[in-house]
Amino acid sequence: MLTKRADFIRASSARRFATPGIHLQARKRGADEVSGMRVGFTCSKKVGNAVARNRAKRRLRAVARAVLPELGRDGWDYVLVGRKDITASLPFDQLLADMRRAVRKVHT
RNA sequence: GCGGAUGGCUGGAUGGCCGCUUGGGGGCAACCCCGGGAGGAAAGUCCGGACUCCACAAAGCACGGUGCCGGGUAACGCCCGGCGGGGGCAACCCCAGGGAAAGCGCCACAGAGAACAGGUGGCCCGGCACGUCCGGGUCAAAGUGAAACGGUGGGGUAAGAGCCCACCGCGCGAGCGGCAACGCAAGCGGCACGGCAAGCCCCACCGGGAGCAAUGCCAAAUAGGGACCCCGCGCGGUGGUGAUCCUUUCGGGGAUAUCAGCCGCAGGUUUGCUUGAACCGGAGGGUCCGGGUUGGCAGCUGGAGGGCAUCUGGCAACAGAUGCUCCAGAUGAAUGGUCAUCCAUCUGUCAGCAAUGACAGAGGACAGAAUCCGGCUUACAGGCCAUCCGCGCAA
Repeated sequence: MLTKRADFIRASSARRFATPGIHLQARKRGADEVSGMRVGFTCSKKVGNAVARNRAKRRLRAVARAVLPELGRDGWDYVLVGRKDITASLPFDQLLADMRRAVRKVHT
């Protein structure tokens, strides 16, 4: 789990890919940093009020849990960014498809 | 049945699969088992408290708040009951509701005139320079305005006028009722005293400041910086507290060392000297500022506790007693993700006179705890209950 603001900023300035439901930002960490896969979630106030932000974040968490164990790579940071209305309302299957597409795209 | 008024409740349900967090238990460990896990507003952060730290003799001033009366409460700007005023046929609702003879200020526009006097017009009397005149008395009609010299009728008069009278209004009000706000009111007064205090103000009462990012403990790491003060430091004097010793006529006197205070003198360098000025000495202590880190644990959920039931006191708010129950503790922040069925809701099509039924689709009010309570305010799809009022119908 990512917790430091600096990690988020570094990830956002690295590789990124946008789909209707998800913005994905990712970064391959340097060899001197900690190992393992890390993931973080961002839902700014643009997404909506507290209820809308929490719901978007929880769906992003569910998507990450479903996709990253099969497609994610060791030594990478992934940041999932929620979008207004769409992240909370898109059918779950499409959200999963978006995530898979985004992860593959970001690795190449 | 229709239309209202008031108070309260609810805020989708069930199941499958995959997860999160917390308490307890087990296990060397991976992990496993059992239990708990958002709201009525968790919201706005507007009041009041608990709690923590800082400050503090008291009082006064200043500043801020509150503002009919009584009660409730830990407290409140909250709640309950009452009073007064206003609205409604009514149930009921609304009120920033102390003081305007303490003082200052304001009262726009309109209007002759806005607070105390003045005079647009009318009426009457007098004057002669007979006029669109002057002086005096007087009305409060028209018109303006949120507000205009009490109203109506009669008497009276030069014309008039509370000048006088009746009724109404207004003011004062003995007395009576009420804990009080206030109410009732004999009688008196010919009427004087306009409004605004959410303009200043006066009066009464209340109020230290900051907040859980409070505060305490532990660990790590950077810097080792700046400013001010003390000390470094001795000698002399002064006067004082206590200690020890000696002495005493018991009041006291003397000696010794020590300690805090005050006063004076006292170091070095620079310029030939003096005065003077400037500068310097460094191991330590204190205060403040700056820089860095912003981790872990405690605070942290048991509290004026909540909920349910019964009883007692009270019109009520509420208080008391007994029994049962325990009800979130996250920290990039858990309390969920997804699928299916049902439940209401809406839309479309079809069938039917209609109630309604079938199929398809949409979509589930406001909204997410962050130290904890009591309130207020604001948001809220739909549904349900109770009491009351008006109208209609029936008996």
